[in-house]
Amino acid sequence: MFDHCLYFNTTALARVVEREWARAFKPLGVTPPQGFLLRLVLARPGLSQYEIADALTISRPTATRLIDGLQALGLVERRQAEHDARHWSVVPTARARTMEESLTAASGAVTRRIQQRVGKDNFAETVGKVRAVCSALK
Amino acid sequence: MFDHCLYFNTTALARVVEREWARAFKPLGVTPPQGFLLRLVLARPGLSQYEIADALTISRPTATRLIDGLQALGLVERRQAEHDARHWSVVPTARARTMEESLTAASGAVTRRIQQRVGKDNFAETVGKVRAVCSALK
DNA sequence: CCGTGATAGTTGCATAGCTAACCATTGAAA
DNA sequence: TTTCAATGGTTAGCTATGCAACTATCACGG
Repeated sequence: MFDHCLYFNTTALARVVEREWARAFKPLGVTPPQGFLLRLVLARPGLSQYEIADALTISRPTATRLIDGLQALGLVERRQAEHDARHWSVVPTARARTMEESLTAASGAVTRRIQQRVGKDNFAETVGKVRAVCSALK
Repeated sequence: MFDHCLYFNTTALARVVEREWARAFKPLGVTPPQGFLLRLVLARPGLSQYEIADALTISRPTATRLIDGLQALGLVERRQAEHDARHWSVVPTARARTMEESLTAASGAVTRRIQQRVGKDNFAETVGKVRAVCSALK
């Protein structure tokens, strides 16, 4: 009924894909949003929360809460930034470093699994189109 | 950083598009998920909740709660189904019928607005690809 | 008939996301 | 120097979503 609707199809796809990634990250004890935030912080330690929200295109309150969760899991720490007491830089803990490899491996595995099911070219083209539409609307 | 990730780009797009639709439906007093459920029920009155969940690709609990909300707004009613006391058929109220036209108009307007911003062909191709990937993964 | 498995719906619990409003700090302008 | 706007972060309150577990009903096989 809503075959040509961007909203309908995009949100439906987002739910399906989220479920796949949830399965992939479950053994690591993190949810997909937590996992992606953690991957970001592992790759670029010391980002401020504002920069994290920006990089992940989520709102600042959502970033605050995801970081709360990761902190409770002992995976990230907040550190007072040097020159501006408003900023906190977020850094991965040692425990997070030990997870880094399996996080990357799980991400690669689920991506390959999905690529296989939808076809590699189709996958890449879809991602490209989705990204383009997303930036056009931002 | 996650440029080629289906999860990342799809969920980001879903959030952006949801925001557009939320704006479009706000004057009508419904959220996008409520609005789509209502459009479905207006088009096919009498569907059971299971069929609604299926048509919208949401879980049954989510359907239950969306219908609760629409019922509280006086826009749908639950009726005992005739032959099976487990089923409830969901029908739009008279009040919902009076909204039907503006709901359709708002949907058309937001779609056209987005089409304009991303290009009509691009829009259609993206929706097509997203739908295809979604059904491949279901 | 009576159990037993399947099905429709709901409830409990948890996460993620948003906006609006707030607090604290900074920096610049009056 | 004081005020005031901007900025980073948090809190409050809301919706949507899912899974797991529950209730109620049905249908079929003994």
